[in-house]
Amino acid sequence: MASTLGRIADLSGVSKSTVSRVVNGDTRVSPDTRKHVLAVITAEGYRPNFSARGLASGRTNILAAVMPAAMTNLASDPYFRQLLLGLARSADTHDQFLMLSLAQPGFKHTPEEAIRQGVVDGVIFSIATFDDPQLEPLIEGDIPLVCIGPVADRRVNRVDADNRGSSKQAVTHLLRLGRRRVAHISGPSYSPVTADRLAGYRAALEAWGITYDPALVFEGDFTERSGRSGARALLRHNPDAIFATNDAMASGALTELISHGVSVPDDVALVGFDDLEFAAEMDPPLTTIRQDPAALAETAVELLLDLIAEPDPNAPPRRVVLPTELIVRASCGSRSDASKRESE
Amino acid sequence: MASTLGRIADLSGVSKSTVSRVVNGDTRVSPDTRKHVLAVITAEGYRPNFSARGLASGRTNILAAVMPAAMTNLASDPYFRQLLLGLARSADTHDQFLMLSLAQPGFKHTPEEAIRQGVVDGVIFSIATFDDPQLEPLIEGDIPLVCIGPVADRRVNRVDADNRGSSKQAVTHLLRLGRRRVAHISGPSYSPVTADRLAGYRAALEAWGITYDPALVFEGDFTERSGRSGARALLRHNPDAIFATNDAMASGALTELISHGVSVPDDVALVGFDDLEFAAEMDPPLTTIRQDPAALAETAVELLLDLIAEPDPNAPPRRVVLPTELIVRASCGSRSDASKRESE
DNA sequence: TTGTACGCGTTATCAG
DNA sequence: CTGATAACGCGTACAA
Repeated sequence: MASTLGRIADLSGVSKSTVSRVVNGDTRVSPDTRKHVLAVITAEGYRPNFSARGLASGRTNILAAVMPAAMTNLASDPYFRQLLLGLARSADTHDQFLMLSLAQPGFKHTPEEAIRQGVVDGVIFSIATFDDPQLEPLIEGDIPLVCIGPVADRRVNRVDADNRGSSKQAVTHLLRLGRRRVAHISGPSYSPVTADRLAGYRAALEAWGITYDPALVFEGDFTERSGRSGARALLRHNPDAIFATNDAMASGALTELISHGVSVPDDVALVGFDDLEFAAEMDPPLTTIRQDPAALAETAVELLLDLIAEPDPNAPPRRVVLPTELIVRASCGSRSDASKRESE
Repeated sequence: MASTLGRIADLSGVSKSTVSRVVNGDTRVSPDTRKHVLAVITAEGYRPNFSARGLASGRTNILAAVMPAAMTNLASDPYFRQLLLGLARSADTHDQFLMLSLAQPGFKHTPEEAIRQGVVDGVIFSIATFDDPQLEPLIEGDIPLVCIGPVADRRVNRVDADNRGSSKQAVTHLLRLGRRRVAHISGPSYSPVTADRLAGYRAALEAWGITYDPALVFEGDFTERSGRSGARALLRHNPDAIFATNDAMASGALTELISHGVSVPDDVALVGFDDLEFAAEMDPPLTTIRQDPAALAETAVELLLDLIAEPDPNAPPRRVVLPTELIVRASCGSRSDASKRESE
């Protein structure tokens, strides 16, 4: 049914090798034959067979994307969606297919299996827990692997946003504006970013000689809902600012603050994280930290393709930290009128 | 490096065919040799090569899952997440890999390409728009294809929840309880479920001889946020009930109603769709329609594997409609004390 | 129950 | 610049 290399060769009166060269963009083909072969290929609607290619070349051009199955829990966090979309786009740009692997206990088709069977060339791991057990076999197996986000294991190649630095920057901004009781609505403890952002919060306080008060930290779960609960709980301890670890929770907190007659930013300043679309539309507009999941994805794909192209078991782990931006709007009580960016 | 069939054969002193039979669970192998070969396989950590297998057998055991790129817009709708998780699980159960294809204009690696190159054996299409242009080439190409959700094209195999019937049932339930001004917060018009659920709403009204009033319908976008806007807008037209097309919007509506001093269910009854976890925790607990995305996924995978196993260009399109359940809780103003299910 | 031999559609090596 | 030819690792008739 579908034509093959050989058939194209016969039809165009050249050898299979030549057709192969044309297909793969090898320069050592005369313009004329190339043009002719190309015409036949188009006419036949020929596509090289994936499996045959994989068998001969040892590569499938499929990348595995491992996403946390707990994605289900991260209901209102669009981070993973954007990340996934970014991975899909970057993979496509680099002529790779994307195989999705939802890390679930009990699954047979783990990323490790996919590698061992030669289904995928490499793995991009986006963890939901700081210390994922699925990671170990991949590291041990000396497999092309890139992690996105904070990871416990130091042997791993990783791409990450500057969670700690940007959080410190945001809180410092609040302190500079005169706030002294800065509260924090953190992420769930199992989430890898939680620790880094909390650390940034604490580092800022410490730099200003302010004692860390656990009562001013509420552990949320990334949902707007939990942002409301957080604000309600924190109000009992009279904060004059709240740094929420994502925009959804900041939005929830704002709703709750307003319903309690608390003015933002006059009584309580508010800062989020993510810079989702609605952040600028909030009333008051939300000061927040912009990260770029698509850039994380792109960087991860490129790093992984590097590793696949030049495997080196002894290469030291590579690490890329992507910058973030503090987007200053009205909710933090900045004197500035218009929205302003303060680069990291 | 990695051992091959041949190596295992040599090591166990049998032929490659025998090893192949053992690997593939062929019965025509003596228990003794099977046991022996199995031992060698385990010792060597042997895994059959994916590409070689695909080349020889003509099948890759990879299924393509096409999800709407617009997933980005469906921010707080966990439906796609659950669906994706269900697909991952079902694929794993049936020994299939799952290739993710985010339908994006301009992508080179479309599902059609994946099929033509022999990367995947079949396609599961979960559309975001009722009439997706990506579908046409797949249908024309006579490719193993299953759609999840409402689809315009009648030639396609599909698996779907009973959106229309369950919506009609929910609204009928409200009418039976004496409500007469039942409003509807619908989904966005591009979403395939919107039309079906709206049709169910209208059908219920019609059956009770109530004239359809467009002013009582608000088009939301599945977010809690838009549920709040919807309730605010609808309140101007004095509804005594609101049927929201998903739980997130119902939750938003509830928040808004309460903040306006409107009692639920006394003044306005409320019904959602999805039965997400928080529905039962709401105050009052939300009456809603339970659908089962995991079941949709499972059914779709099985149907697709059927089509792959027995391809028949002339087979009529198959259609499976999965039942839903109306979960009656307090928000609809039912007299019943406890939560109660009314099967479809 | 077991083994032999060939084919699947490419890529890659080596001559020419 | 072009063409034979040999892998690549496995499945599968066919033969034994």
